Amino acid sequence: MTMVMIEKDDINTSLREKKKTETRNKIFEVAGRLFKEKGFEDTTIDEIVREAGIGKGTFFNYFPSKTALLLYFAKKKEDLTFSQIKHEMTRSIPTKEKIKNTLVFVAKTNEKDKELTKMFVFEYMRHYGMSSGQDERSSHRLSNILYGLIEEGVKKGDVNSEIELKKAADIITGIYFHSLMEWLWAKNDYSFSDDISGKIDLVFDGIRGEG
Amino acid sequence: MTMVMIEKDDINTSLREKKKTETRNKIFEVAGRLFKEKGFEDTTIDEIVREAGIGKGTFFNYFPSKTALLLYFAKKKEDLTFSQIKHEMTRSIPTKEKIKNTLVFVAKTNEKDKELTKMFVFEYMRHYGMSSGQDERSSHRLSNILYGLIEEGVKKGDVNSEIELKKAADIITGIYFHSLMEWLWAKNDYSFSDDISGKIDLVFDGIRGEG
DNA sequence: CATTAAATATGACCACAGTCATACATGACC
DNA sequence: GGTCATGTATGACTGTGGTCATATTTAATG
Repeated sequence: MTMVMIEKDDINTSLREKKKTETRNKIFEVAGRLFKEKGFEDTTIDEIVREAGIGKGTFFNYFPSKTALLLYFAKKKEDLTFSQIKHEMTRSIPTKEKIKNTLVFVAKTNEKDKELTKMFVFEYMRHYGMSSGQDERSSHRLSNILYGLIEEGVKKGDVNSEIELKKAADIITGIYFHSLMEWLWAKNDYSFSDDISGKIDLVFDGIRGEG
Repeated sequence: MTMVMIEKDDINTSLREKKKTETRNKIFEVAGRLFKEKGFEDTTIDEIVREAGIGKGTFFNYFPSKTALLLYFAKKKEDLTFSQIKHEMTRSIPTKEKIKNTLVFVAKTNEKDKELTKMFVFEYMRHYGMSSGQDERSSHRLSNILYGLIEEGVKKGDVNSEIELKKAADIITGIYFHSLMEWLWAKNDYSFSDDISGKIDLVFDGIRGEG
């Protein structure tokens, strides 16, 4: 996946709009390249604006902060991932498998570029809590999808109808993100998707013993 | 709970050691007060050293970064919490209740000072991933405690002996931290300890339906 | 084309975390 | 007490993210 995504190649726009789009794309292009080359922390805004041929103040006309720029990249990637998930949802398989497939798919997306994911997750965490609450958190997006799957599972009968749907979706979401972070910063390497897969089994069957 | 904790009131120390302890305590005293008064972000190091009557460089002889200072406060509080938990562990009650009690206790500790917890968790997250890996993550501490409880539960027979202990402990830890973050930054207020309690029930019984 | 208002661009500037060469204080040894 | 090695203190300095008053560009109006 490339981090650079050119957008809005509008035809019917004023000179102003055209220049704005051009500048915006130039920032994406340069920042995307530099982030990939040297990482987020080691890329300075001064560098970005120098290579993009714009003034420093201009950068902040387009993005409120350096972090916001990275989060924009992250959101684009996330949008792509979630849109791909939608397809999977229509297949007729047991709920557990559906949930597993969904999470394994997202996990594999992350596994494809561990460093990039680390960068995104790290900056996402930094940003977390500062946000004015208006931008949807990706944990909520995942939780909502899971909610839908579990709800469907209750109707089909392969999910216990006694449970609170929101709690269940929340639990799985929590397991997912915690596992992701453990995997990202683990000393030894292992398969994140396998790990998450095993955990879904566990949470479906429960921990309780027979005794 | 006060954020200031004076320590090492050694008797048999050299003048050097005495001065060091004095300076260290002065930093704790001033920083603790300022963090409480105006929050972590809005307290500058210049302010701390000015009020503490030391040079700026001196601060960095004692703490490698501003964040390290806050994490030190956090660790102290965490140590206290975990040491209190140890007592609970010896009581003879079902494993599920033991786990529930443990998490509810930690949750209640957090509930007592939401703003302080938010500050700690937020800076902890910022720091996460940067850490050279040598400082034990509090998620690992919790996970280890849960591991012990689950292991004991298997022996007693009230935990399914088929499960992987580490996975189970990990799952509960993940649920805990995700729930904590959701609670900390939720728009509406609710009981975090009740929330976590209900989730433990769910994860013990499993999500699966009868069908 | 001239005038004007609004959008956009800009870089000097600021605040703040963190560094480092230098100065100073302490205590060990004579 | 005098000398010296080593531990500690210091603040001028640096790097970087972000701001803001001002300049420039665009386009609407007559």
